[in-house]
Amino acid sequence: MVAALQNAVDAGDLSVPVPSTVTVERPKNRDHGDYATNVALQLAKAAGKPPRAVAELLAGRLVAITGIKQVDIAGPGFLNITLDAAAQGELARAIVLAGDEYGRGSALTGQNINLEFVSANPTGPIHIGGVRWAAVGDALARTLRAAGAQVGTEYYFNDAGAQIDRFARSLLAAAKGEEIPEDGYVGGYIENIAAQVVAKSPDVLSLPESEAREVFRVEGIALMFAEIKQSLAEFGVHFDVYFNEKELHDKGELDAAVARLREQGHIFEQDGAVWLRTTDFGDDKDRVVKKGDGAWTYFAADCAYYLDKRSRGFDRVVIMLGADHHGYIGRIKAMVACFGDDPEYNVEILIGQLVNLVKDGEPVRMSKRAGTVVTLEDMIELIGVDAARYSLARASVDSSINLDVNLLTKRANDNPVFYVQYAHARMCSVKRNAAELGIDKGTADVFNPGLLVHEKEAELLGVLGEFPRVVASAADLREVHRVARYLEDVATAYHKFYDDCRILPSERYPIPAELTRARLWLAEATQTVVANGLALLGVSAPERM
RNA sequence: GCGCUCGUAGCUCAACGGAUAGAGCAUUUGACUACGGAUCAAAAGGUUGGGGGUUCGAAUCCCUCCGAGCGCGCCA
Repeated sequence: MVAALQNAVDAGDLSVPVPSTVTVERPKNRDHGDYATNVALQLAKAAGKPPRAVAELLAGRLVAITGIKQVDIAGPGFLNITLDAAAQGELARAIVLAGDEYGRGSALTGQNINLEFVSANPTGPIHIGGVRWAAVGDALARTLRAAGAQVGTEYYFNDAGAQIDRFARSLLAAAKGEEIPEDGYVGGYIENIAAQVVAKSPDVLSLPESEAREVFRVEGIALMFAEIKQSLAEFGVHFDVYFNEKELHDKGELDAAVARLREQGHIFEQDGAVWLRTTDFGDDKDRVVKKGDGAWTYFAADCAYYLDKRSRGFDRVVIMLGADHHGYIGRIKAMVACFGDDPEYNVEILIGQLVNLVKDGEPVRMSKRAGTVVTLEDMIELIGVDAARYSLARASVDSSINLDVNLLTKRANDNPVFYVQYAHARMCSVKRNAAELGIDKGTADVFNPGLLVHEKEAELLGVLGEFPRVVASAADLREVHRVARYLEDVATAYHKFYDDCRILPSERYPIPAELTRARLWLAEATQTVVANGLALLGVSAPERM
């Protein structure tokens, strides 16, 4: 497309700057060809010609390209391109031969991205908000890698401070059979962990209060973290690094970070505290990094942590946070700018809206401190890993989602994940049946792409061809739900094809052997795309269901 | 009060500024010895919260009002 445009300019037909990329998309309406572009509309003004005149110039050059059957001009000046069948059918061969590699690309090659998500402190099980990030963050990591980026995933936590103290006191109270403190944590897991600590150290309750609390703190954190990691593993989520805030303090990185900020001229002292002048870069107010009593703030650790990531070679730091943390965007961007980095490039903060659980039409209140929390383990038990991951990954994180407990538990079949997985299982089934009949798709050189001329075959091929672009844009926009939505389109196109185009011959439906082979290639190409796409989401592609 | 995010079919959610706003579920009607019907075909369902503006073209960008959620500590 760009080449055709360049030719037109070179030949003097058009005088416009040639854009580096031209948007070509698959039109929603099949009457608009296999591919369409609005380039003529966009260049019309610069060219000083009516859009349709620009379109005519380009159309003439496009039809000359091999594989393009027809070019139409529609509406205000859209170019609708139709490919010939053999050119489209070739795609099936290319996909099958590429296998696992199909869809992978180099859009983000050269970028070294640090992706931080979940980052829940070990004071309780991962609750549903964290589950959303586990599903989306892990899928995003896979998708970024597929687009060529180098990615390090990271879970940040701290195991000191007031939150953890409350946790330890709650455990102690539970072990003693006393009432949980007013501001403590309640829930079955507290009882459970307290009992485990007592079982491990039977004499803990006879220790002085402060010593006992320390035992519960240390042992409790260890048990809680083991539980968290266990559920994440069951969920198929792996982190390259679990980063403890303590490490920053131990290595003196907070001092180093503040010294660096001071060099940059953004540190000042006031009212006995040390501040970072984040208002220089658009934050609402300046931020304290060291309190009047000499203690560091959490924000100071954030600064040090950012610098630590950068020093480990990551040029893009992506942090995924819940909607209740959106207030941090301003100060983090400003902090990055204070370091002299580019807040538009070096840091990126993704905000995920809430996940609401609805049961019997009533919202289920979620809180780590309530006994009725829905945790990662609950989700796995109730609806399974695949359905949970898929239903969380298929929605944009920009929109809050309502998951109906009754629907997910009783009506699991309604979930689109089954629709996609079923398509995959169906293809596997056809392959099994083919094998029983002694039929094979044959080698690549006997595949005849020109036979795939049915409307549903053309549609399916067109959708399959989109996959690499879907992966690239999902990675670039950090929107993995595009992958899920795309897979639903693939499944639909496959089911329609399956319905209209019989693959295997039977007594009632004789099919020429060559056509059977061609369709087996197409089915296998589809299976490859579905399997590769589900893998990006961390969802299984079952051979039977 | 200030700020952030959002408002799309009855419900749950889509739609790089593009053509007639799309899927699934629910509802209605067909395909039923079927390469697994967990599917397909069709119908119905919308003034994209309201109102202005920007342009060839707006659910999308800008302004304003209404409504929802969440933030505005020398807490973590």
